[in-house]
Amino acid sequence: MNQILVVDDDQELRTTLVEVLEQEGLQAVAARSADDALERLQLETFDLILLDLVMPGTDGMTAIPLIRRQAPRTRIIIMTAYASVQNAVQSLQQGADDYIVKPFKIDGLMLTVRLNLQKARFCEETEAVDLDKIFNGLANSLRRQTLQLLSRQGQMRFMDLVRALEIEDHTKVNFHLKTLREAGFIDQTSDKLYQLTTNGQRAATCLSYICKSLEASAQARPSIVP
Amino acid sequence: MNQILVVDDDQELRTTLVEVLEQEGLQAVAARSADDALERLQLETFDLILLDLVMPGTDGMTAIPLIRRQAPRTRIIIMTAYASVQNAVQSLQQGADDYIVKPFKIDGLMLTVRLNLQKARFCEETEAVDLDKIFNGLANSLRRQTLQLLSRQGQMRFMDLVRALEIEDHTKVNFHLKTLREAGFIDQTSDKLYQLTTNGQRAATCLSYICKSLEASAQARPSIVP
DNA sequence: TGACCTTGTGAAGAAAACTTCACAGGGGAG
DNA sequence: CTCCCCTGTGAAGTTTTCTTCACAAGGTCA
Repeated sequence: MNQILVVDDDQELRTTLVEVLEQEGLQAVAARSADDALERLQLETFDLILLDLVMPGTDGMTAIPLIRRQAPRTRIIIMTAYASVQNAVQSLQQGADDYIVKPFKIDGLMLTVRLNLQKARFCEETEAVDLDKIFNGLANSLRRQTLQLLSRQGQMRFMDLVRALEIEDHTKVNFHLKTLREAGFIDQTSDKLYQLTTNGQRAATCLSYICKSLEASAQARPSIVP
Repeated sequence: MNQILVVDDDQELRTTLVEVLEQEGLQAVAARSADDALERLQLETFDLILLDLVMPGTDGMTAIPLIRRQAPRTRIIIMTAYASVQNAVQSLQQGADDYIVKPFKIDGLMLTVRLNLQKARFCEETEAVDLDKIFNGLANSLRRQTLQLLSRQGQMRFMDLVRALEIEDHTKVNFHLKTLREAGFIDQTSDKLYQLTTNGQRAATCLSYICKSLEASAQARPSIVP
């Protein structure tokens, strides 16, 4: 069951939102201020918070990082009547996940809420399963090289791969290819060519992200060459 | 020297921006379209990209993830005349770093540019680490959770960490903390509080990169919501 | 003081990851 | 057909990583 917290100083809107959310089969409670919300967060956890930006006391913008600190995985959706691009940008930079402008249609709100709940669910799942796979795939240098090679070359034959990697014992490569195949990163065409799967491409992308960032920082501070 | 890329289909604005930036002592070049920019990115790297959202051909919004892929550490600032909250939110969700509304004052632009360059420099000033270390650090789910926790909380005491991770055997946590410490990802303050080192922060950043890219792919294929 | 919590260390064993070796079927060249 | 290369499997052994357990110094609170 999804637990939602509505934070708004407007009592009418607060109760309306809770009602609407409950009609949609979601569990919702309300808080009248950011401080109220923060107190509540100490007692229970929420999947999603609908947060008004303009409120007496601690305002929404200030509250975002405080909430994030208490509840790192909760999705935070900002609602505000005084929408500006600057506000939107700033609140996302502070750690909010989404932004919706008042007045909104119920359908629009529900779409946003549903979408964010779904993302949260996905994050939870991937945290447990996929990341282990990805990092296990990337933890080995030979496997990293393989992914990079396949990413660049597209498709490769087994022995070409072995030679490109400069490994004498081909069965060693075979072992790691098996690991990659079991992790769902590579597969083989009907004529035995190895290639990346979608997940493999994703892993390779992660890898290049990281390589590039290391490269960039190495470049930034050149060492003295003898 | 900071390398800046200006991407806009308006020729006049393009040259003006390049001139202004160069007057301020920054190196700037221009591209007339997103495709043009992407081609350029294959040849050289930039510290910052000023990207128009509305352009013929590939539009700015579409370009953001493509640029991110090529240049993960480059700051992307969106410029647009057709500013809307929704656009701002979406572009930041796609991976942009900041958002500025046309027409802008030169001072306002320069402030944004300077601020973002400064942030970028801050991110960069870390020494190169080898990939094996990073991936070894990230290969274990407990260590990942630890990095994320420390990244969010800043500093934590040992037992608080153990309880947050929900591990009964504290020596198990101790083992992994030792691993992380030996990998240079965490250290301890004089009063025994654990905290991330610079390299640890980088590893945590890598981790969040990957989580975000997974999240983005979740968004790409929304499933049916009950 | 005694009970209890915090913050460790080190050793032993279990589990996982990795390497090496022996072998084998299929296909092409001479 | 014979030789040799490509592509693989499986077992055995090695190394690394992870977990568990026993224990202990120091601090706190009653």
